Amino acid sequence: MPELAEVEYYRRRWDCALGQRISAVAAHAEKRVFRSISTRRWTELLRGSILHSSEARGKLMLFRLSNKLWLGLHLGMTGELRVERPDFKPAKHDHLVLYQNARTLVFSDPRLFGRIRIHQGEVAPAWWSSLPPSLLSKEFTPARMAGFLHRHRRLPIKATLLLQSGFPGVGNWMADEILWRARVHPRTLSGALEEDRQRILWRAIRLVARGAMKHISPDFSDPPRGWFFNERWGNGGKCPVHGVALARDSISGRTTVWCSRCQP
DNA sequence: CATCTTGTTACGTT
DNA sequence: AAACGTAACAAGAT
Repeated sequence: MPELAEVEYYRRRWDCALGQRISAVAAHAEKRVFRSISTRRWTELLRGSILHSSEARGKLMLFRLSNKLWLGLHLGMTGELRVERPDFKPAKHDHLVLYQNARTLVFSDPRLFGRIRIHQGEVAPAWWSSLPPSLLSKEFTPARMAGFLHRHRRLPIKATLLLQSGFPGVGNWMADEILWRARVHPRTLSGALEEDRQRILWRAIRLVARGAMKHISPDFSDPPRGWFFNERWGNGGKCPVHGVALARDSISGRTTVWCSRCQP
């Protein structure tokens, strides 16, 4: 589920725990979500550490702790963060559980596509520092986007939008929302977009990213009426502009929904 | 039972 | 060498 704004929503859920010590750790250490962790004893490192702050970039989250510890989280397809009572007992999919005096922090992920990383050092880990600029930052410019589209000029634009190295945080529904607003057919090759169409696409990316952050991150509400988002799941979706039945097909292995009238 | 899934990555091919 | 297509990962929903 989690794309840009949903990741931000889950990150904020643990805000209540900042400044507080982790008193105990429970983990399903053999699960795939821990595949990036090399050190044994990592649960001992976390136990006793204080959770200082957190940040989300794209679909990744980084938590800074005392003792020069950093906790990286990716929610994959089905991951989520929750806050439970102090006496919480982990269930089947609750793979990382951090106990504090007043609450319990839970990372759960049924499909195990998520990823948990631990890093120890003065500064944030390299995988974090080398992330591409956020879609809402000054560094995400039309020129940068143009270069990325050119590098992937033989790839359908739908697939290019899903590349996290160019469009961090964009997932399947955001990509469809962006293309519908930019009136670009999802199969269009990335290199075939004229400069003016690229500019429209860039603006749609900013609008969708900003709107998603505004409407979804505070409380996981759906975007307002008129968003493509509200029509693209299940069959029977209608274009918010024309009421025309939406087209649906698999593009680069991902289900894609579009309006054949808006996006010729 | 078959098919689907809001994500990434390994691997073989172009 | 870089980019591309596809299968694989895993488990639940329909």
